[in-house]
Amino acid sequence: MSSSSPAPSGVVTRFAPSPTGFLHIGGARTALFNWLYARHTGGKFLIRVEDTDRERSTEAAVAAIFEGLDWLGLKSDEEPIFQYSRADRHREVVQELLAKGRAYRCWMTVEELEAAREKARAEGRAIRSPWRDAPPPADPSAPHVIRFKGPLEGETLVDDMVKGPVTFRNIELDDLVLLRNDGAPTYNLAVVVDDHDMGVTHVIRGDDHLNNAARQSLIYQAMEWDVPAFAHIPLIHGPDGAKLSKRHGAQAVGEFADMGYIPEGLRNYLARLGWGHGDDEVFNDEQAISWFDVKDVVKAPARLDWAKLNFINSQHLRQADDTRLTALTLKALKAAGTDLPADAEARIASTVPQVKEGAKTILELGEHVAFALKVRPLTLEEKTAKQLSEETVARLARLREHLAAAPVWGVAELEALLKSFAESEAVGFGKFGPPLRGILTGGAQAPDLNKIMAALGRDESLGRLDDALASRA
RNA sequence: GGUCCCUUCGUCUAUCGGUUAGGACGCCAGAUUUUCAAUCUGGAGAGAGGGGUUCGACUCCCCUAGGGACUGCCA
Repeated sequence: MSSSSPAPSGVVTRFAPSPTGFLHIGGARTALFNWLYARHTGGKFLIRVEDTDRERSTEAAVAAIFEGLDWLGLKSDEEPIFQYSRADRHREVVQELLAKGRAYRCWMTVEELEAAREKARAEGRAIRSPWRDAPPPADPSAPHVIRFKGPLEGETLVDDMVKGPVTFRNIELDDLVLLRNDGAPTYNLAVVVDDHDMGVTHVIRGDDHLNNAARQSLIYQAMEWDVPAFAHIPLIHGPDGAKLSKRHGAQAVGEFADMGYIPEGLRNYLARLGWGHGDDEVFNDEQAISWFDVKDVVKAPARLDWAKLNFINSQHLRQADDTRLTALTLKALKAAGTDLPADAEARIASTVPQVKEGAKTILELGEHVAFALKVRPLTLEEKTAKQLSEETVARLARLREHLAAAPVWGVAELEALLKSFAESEAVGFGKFGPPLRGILTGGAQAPDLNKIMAALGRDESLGRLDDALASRA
């Protein structure tokens, strides 16, 4: 037995997206919570694709969802299950329910249903089919659905791990359709059967399903199955408190990736959205796993806050491996169609360590690295040109000799060199810093002079300086 | 309409009957200064409203208001 991993708890969680679009950021957080809880308890995290709606489910959406989950690092512990493939099993359970007298056939037409629904709504009660207790019609083979036969009395308790105990009066719960008139199982039936068959012990999902939990509990009970623990987590809203939509900037996990957020940064931010552990803000997966518990999830919906996401992401960015950041930055620059020199990768690699602390996203890292990607001779800004007085040119020429003679070309050494040079010249940095900066960067945003030179390397730094000096000779 | 859920600084949260209501992001000011950041220091900033219960309520109960979900042969 390993002492570092928790003992198997028997906990099984699952993420069950319906493949009708991309992986939504809210869905991603739901998946993350399921994953964290499974890891925390030493249990299993599963994925089930809810593709029972053949009209709306697409291959592309399935691919997009898995791509998003992979990027976020949330892998299923077992081969993902596709709900549609289990339709026979679902129908089998409906037959059992029928045999137990806990389901019935309903021959209501769409029009009749419409009318009944309107009437029920006006009267403020749940809809009920007249076929619940009526004998079958003359032609029982006519198109019909099979409904669950819910109790008319009593209450159903959903003891939610997040919301607390919630009771529903059974009379308010309508008899949901189990099998459509074409024999296809519906969502509410399929989830129950699949969760049961997959051994799911904890259903952690969006709180838009809280009402369904009561109806689903009834099906579990009718089948004499153990009802899983439910945890209904609030949805994520946009910065304005409204349901997250396109106008808020992004919804899909892929969009966050394109904007330069890194997986561990988004995971950290998402975990903090609707869940907290004391004063801890920036943490890694190991910490999140050891601290996370569904019962600590906040009840109220949270708003997406770009500023905080940026901060969290920046904290993870500075801890990330330089080689990885280099690759990501190069990829982002290419994707943006930026003109790059042949040795771009090497230039980025030497610059990333000098600028990573100031960047919030990979995209920003790309901007911060831009000065190093410029190809000699750089075009000097007018401002810089004006600063190159005879005196300054002479001073920079003297600095050039110091730089050329520097025994070690490193950030700390260069900082000391610049400092002692200023002292030996008896002037402040202001006398040569700004023009030198302009010469080395061509006006692009850049870090401290010593870091600029460390990033560029001795040859490139002296080369850029020589270019400028020569132009003033 | 009905059922259900939610409500602490601008935002994310801590508090689990007794705190000057804490932290983080953001914001403001100062420090630093060779640009922009980053960094450091300081500051402003909250219990939706009204009733109870209690010696004492952000915390428990009720009402109101506001927000949200569901009310599909979608998931």
